[in-house]
Formats: sequence, structure tokens, C-alpha cells
Amino acid sequence: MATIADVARAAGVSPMTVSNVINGHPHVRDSTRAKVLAAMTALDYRVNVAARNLRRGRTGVIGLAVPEVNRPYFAQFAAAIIAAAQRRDLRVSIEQTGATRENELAVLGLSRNRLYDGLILSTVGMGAADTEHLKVPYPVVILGERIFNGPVDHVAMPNAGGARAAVRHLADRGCRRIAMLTGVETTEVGVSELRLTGYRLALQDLGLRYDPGLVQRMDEMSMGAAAERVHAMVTGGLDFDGLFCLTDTAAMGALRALADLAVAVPEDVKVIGFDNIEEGRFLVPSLSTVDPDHQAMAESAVGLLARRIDGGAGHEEFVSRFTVIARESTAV
Amino acid sequence: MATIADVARAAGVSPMTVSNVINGHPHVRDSTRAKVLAAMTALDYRVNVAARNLRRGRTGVIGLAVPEVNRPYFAQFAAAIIAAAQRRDLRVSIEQTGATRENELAVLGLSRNRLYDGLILSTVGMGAADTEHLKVPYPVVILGERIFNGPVDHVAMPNAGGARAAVRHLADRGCRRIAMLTGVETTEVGVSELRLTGYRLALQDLGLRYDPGLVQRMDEMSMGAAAERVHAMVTGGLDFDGLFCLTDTAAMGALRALADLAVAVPEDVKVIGFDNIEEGRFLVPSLSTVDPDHQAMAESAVGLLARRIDGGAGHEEFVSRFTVIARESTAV
DNA sequence: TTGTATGCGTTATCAC
DNA sequence: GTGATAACGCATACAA
Repeated sequence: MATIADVARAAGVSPMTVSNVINGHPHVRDSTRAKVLAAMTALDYRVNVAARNLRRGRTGVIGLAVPEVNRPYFAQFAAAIIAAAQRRDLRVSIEQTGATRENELAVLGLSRNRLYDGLILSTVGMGAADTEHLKVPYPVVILGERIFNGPVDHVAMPNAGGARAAVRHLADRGCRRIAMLTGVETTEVGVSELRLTGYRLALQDLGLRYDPGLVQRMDEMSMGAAAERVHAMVTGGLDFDGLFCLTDTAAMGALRALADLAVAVPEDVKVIGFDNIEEGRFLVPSLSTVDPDHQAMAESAVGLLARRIDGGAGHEEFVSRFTVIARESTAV
Repeated sequence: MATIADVARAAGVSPMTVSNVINGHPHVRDSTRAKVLAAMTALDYRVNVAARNLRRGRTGVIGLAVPEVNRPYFAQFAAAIIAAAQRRDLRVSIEQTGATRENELAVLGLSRNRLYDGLILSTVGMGAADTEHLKVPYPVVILGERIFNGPVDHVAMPNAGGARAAVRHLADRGCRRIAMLTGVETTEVGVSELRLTGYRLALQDLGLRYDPGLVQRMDEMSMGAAAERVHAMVTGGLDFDGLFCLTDTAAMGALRALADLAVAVPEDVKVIGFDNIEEGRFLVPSLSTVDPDHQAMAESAVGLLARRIDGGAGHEEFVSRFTVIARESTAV
């Protein structure tokens, strides 16, 4: 637990010089540097990050608030964020909000304590009415739609566009009664609504009638809930030949339910998801999906945040590009 | 950005009294407390965590080092750890090691900087020879086998026992040529070897011959690699009627490959995994597995760490209990 | 019950 | 090129 002072004493220099060596200042004589480095090694010196943080007014840590890391999509995203942060010498502390407005607001408060240099926040529970809460004295990047006018950067998925393309993909493969498995939205511009908009737009494009009965809303986007709902849809006699699921996770549950009921995929019903989680490739049948390019989103989120932390101004919005990935679940 | 001093001035008391109020000290007159609280609200005061950390010599953050959060098993574990830590008012910062020894050692160095109060480390790349590296001046809980003699707590999975039960489960369902999909182990007491031990013990129990040709080692435990290997096993004419996979993730790849080759599961080959990831329930066929009770492991890991952070002594080992979960992939 | 003094370890400033 | 000084904001020990 040696301190800079200990090192300075051992090397016969002032603490300041040690600090200069540590931080790679240019104006240090080589022989001095060598002495200091030797003393540091001898004493097994380690910087005390807490002291440095206090002095510098920074922590080198960014917060990442997601509903739950144990959801394939967020796990994938978190992994990408951590990797991108690592490249910039930033650490990532993860908060789980459970997708509730309350917890999302609480996380926003945390960074006020200078716990984090900045925050990447996945807003699921918060709505446009909460814009005020985003006026915090540190950089925030919202992972989600541009639903706030506050001074924050946004990294958004191509929700409407991706959904539109997914539904068109189903139609291209011959589907005419396309159902959608979506969520109960707390906000008017959340993921569910935006993808639903894409769904409706696609129907318009295609000249298909919008049938509210085909839009199935679930309280919770879990595999289990999706399986149950699809089970109910089929046994309830709902007529559909295509199914667009809000997420790949929900699609996994849907595929399972269809298998249980001996509804053949893709012959009887074609299924497409959204997110392109890794597991989708290995399901039987493999899952068609919309890939929103998490990699680019993560890189952009960390990049925007880092720029703002370093004093950059202005609020940007990044919308990633999507790709429809055709696999067995929508084969002709 | 008000400080304690600002609040004290506003409330007409000393900084110390403000501090006492913040930290809930008992001996503060109610009227004084009220004054202080009012001033805090008025100035929107927030504790500066960096300063508090420096003073207290603690950060309130624990590190969690795993190969990658984007692997179902570790995602599940991370979620449980974060939740358990939250209950104890600790935050969790995640480091991804990529399962390399190098990075695992690097993480051990990090906490030396008083970045974390303690560390939960999933050792995959490190071996018994690295015991010395664990002698660090802060609490460490190893997630993995008791392969080190260092002063660290262990939270281990019932690797050998779980594997033994899994293989016995296959045999009970009629399998006689049971293959195992495992990893190339860098250490002599890693997960692969321990589960392989369980595999061999089970064969002994059952009076079945050990055939090295049935033990398939892979460099990487990904779904893709597993699929490729199983494909090669089948097309190469390897004769097996049961398959024990090191992880559920590998099993997912295996199931996919078997489906591609029209090998019926469970009729032709029965498959069982290890980990009980959530996805397993929804696969077609659903995946039998060994559940090592992550919840208990996570709770125990955080508990042990918290106890050590608070000065508790002694090194403990917690081995969770397992359950074999029978699903369709091993149905008779 | 409240206040004073002091130090945690680092680094910015500015002088030498 | 190097060093003295001060300050970051808080909490501990002790005094009043």
C-alpha cells in the first residue's frame, strides 16, 4: 500500500516528480524517471484510484443501465459496450432497472454523486413526460428512441423501418394474415408502438387490411409469456399464416408453442423476430430476424458518451442500419 | 455541485453536523437535522462519492470478471450477482476476460488500485500454478473449483457430481454408447476435466467401457463449434446413442447439427447439457440438463465477499447442489 | 449535542 | 527539469 510520498522518499525526489512519471509527463530527465520507476517497482506501488478520482473529478467509469443483463439482447449489447469502453480505458458498471420507470430515474440520480462519468440508459419505463429528469449535470446517452427533448444523445434502433421490412419479408414469402406479438406500451413512443407502426406501414404498402385481432399484446416479453400467448392464439382459432415477434426472445417462445401444437414452421406459419440474437441461428427451425447492428450501436453509444465526457457539445442521434436475415423460419 | 461546506453555511451549522446528518448519526437534535435537510434539498446537495471513497478507503463497488457476459450462463450469473449485490448496497463493475489467463491476472491487478472493494473472479484460463497471483490485499472469491491454495473463498459448481448424474441419467434412459462434448483444458482441474471425471465415474458405476474415441474435445465452447463437431462425429460414422455436452450452449449447437443430419433426438440420440440456461426449456426438443443452482451460487459469492470486505476471516468453500432436469431431449 | 482540526493520496499551479 | 504548496470533499478523533 505504498503511496506516491513513499515512492518519492525512496527515489529521493519530490512527490510531484513521481506523479509526473506516472502520468507520462514529457519534461522528466531519463535518469530521474529510471530512479522513480525503480522505486515504484521495489515498493510495488499502485495508484490509488479513489484519490485520483477526487483530484481529477472523474472516475473513469460509465454506468450502463439496462432492464436485465440476463436477456439475450441486452447481454449482447452489454458485452459490446464493455468491449468498446475497454478500448477507451473506461470501465462499465451495470445497473439493472427491471424496466421500471422508478429504477430508471433512480439510476439517473446516481451519477449525480459523481459515481459515473456518464451514463448509457436504456429507457423502457420512462416516457416523454420524464424529459425533465434527463437534465442532469453529466453526459447521458439514451439507448432508445428520440422521445425526449432534453440535452442528451440518442442511439436508436431502426424500429419502424426494421419492423416494416420484417413484415414485408413475410408478405414476400406469401403470408397474407400476418400477426404481431407485441408489448403493452407504457409510453406512446416506445419500442412496441414504433414497431407496430412499421407493421401497419408495411400492411399499407402491401394493400393488406389492418386487423386489430392480429395484434397480440403481452404484459411481459419473455419466452414463457410468448409461448403461452401463441398457444392461446392457435387453440383459440385465430387465423394467421405469418407472425412477426417484437423480439427474438419472444419468437423463441412462439416457435416452441407452434411445435407443441404441430403447426409447421415455415409451412403453416412463417415466423420472424427482431434483434438477431446469437441463439437464433441454431434454433430448429433457425429464426429469421432483423439485425439492428448492435455492434455499431454500442460503439456509437460509447463514442458519443466519451466525446461528451471530454467536453464535446451538441446532442447527436445515431440510428443504426438494419438488415433482414432470412433463415428457415420464413423459408418458402 | 454543492459541497458539505455549502450546506453547512446555508444551514448555519458546521460541516461536521451536516456529515452526521448524512450518515444518520444518532446524536443530532431534531431541529438541527431539519435545518440541515432543508438546506440539502434547497442546494440539491449530493455526496461526492469519490471524496467519501478516499476518506473511507472503500468504493462500494465489487468487480465481477467473467469470460464474456454475452454467454447465457454468465449472463444469468451476472444478473444474479448484480441483484444480490444491490441488496447489500454494492455496485458491480463487469470485466470481460475472454477466458484468457493473461486478462484474468490483469483483473486481479486492478483491484490493487482500490478500484474495487473485492473481486469475484471466474477462473478459466488460470491454473494451479498461478496460486501466487491470488495473494492480493483484498477479498477475492473464485468462481470455480478449489484449484488454488491461496487465501481465497471458492464458490464451486458440483462439476463431477453433476456430470456423473447426467451420464447416469442417459444410461437410465437406455443409452450405452455415450459420447461427451468437452473442452481442451488448459488446467488439470478445470471444468472440462472435472466433468470428464464425472463422466468416467458414471461409466464405472454402470459397468460401461470407457472409449476415448467418444470423448470429443473442442477448442472453443460455442454453439457454432459444437455444431461443427457433432456434424463431423455423425458424418464420420462415430457410433453413439447418448451425448453429454459440457454446457447447454454447446448442446444447442449439437441439437442443431443433429437436426440437420436428420438424427432424431431423443429417438436416435439422447442429449443432455449442463447449466440449465433459460433457453433450454424452449428449444425443440427441449433440453435436459443439470441445474447447478446459480441463484445460490451468486448469493453465496456476494455473501462471502461482503463478509470478507467487512473484515470476516477464514476461507470458505461453497459447493452448490445440483438437480438433473429431464426434458424432451432425453425422453424415452 | 455540536464544532475544530486534520488527513485520506493525488495532481494543478506556479515558482525555481 | 524539479519541487513547494494547496486543494479536491469528506469523515474520524477529539475537544468543547
